[in-house]
Amino acid sequence: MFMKIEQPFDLSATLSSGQVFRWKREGETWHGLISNNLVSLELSGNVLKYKTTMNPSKKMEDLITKYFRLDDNLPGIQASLDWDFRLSQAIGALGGLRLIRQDPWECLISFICSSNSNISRISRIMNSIAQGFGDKITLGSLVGFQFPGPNILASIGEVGFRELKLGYRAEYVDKTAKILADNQMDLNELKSLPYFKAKAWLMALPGVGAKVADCVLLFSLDKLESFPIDVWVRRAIEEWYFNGEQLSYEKLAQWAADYFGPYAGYAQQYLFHHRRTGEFSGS
DNA sequence: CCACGGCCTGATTC
DNA sequence: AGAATCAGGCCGT
Repeated sequence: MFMKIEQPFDLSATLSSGQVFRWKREGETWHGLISNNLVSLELSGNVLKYKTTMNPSKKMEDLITKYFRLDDNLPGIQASLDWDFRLSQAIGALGGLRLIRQDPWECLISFICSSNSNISRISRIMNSIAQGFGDKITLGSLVGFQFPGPNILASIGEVGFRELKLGYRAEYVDKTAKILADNQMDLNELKSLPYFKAKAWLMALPGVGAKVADCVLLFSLDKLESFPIDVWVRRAIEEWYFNGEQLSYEKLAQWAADYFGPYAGYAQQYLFHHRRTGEFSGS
């Protein structure tokens, strides 16, 4: 099946930008899960070729649109950020990088596991959880695993998670899963809360501090004003905007919201990628 | 409110 | 080779 893309879109950059951790690349084709359906994607020019377990296949196009936020007017958002020198550079270098609207539960677990870790390890852990406890789905020769929900993760136990090499994060994932399983709450409900209320709710969960909460809010709960500050973004902001001065997380976050405005989250994603890939010139 | 040290693991550096 | 160090933080003191 084919789908025409009317928005700036770099599929590979988007899927390997550290927002999601379970997509796999084979040549120019990517496969992974969207709303528990297995999908393979290949983008050439402005045509997205896709195959999916979803039936009818055509229904997948709405899910793809939502997942990759193709319903955001990215050129307009970029225009609202382009006045800043660093962002202008970053957007020029990688204007097809998009935020992803992913499932909040998997996103939450991913970023609890991200603390003091790295992308390849997070991927390994998330894949081992899915393969060990999620339902298998196939699409031709492709195999995928759905990410197990709170009830299933709540039954694994801290020891089980340590066997999966989560380290000290095992306790956090175990406790968070048990809380969500007990609440029987769909995290999507947090979308209806204002940013600070939703953030406070998330931060009450074990293993969820300001940074993890901001990632979940930005990548899965439509809070585009959220500005997650990891070590890379911190270095970039302190160096580029504060002359090397060190500031607390909340001060930087408040500054970013004031400075970049309602789409600070996109600004963060561009700055993060710009800084990590080193595609920035001095001064 | 802020600063600091400890924490699992695994890859890389010293 | 084996010991430090670091990696997209959080939590308790």
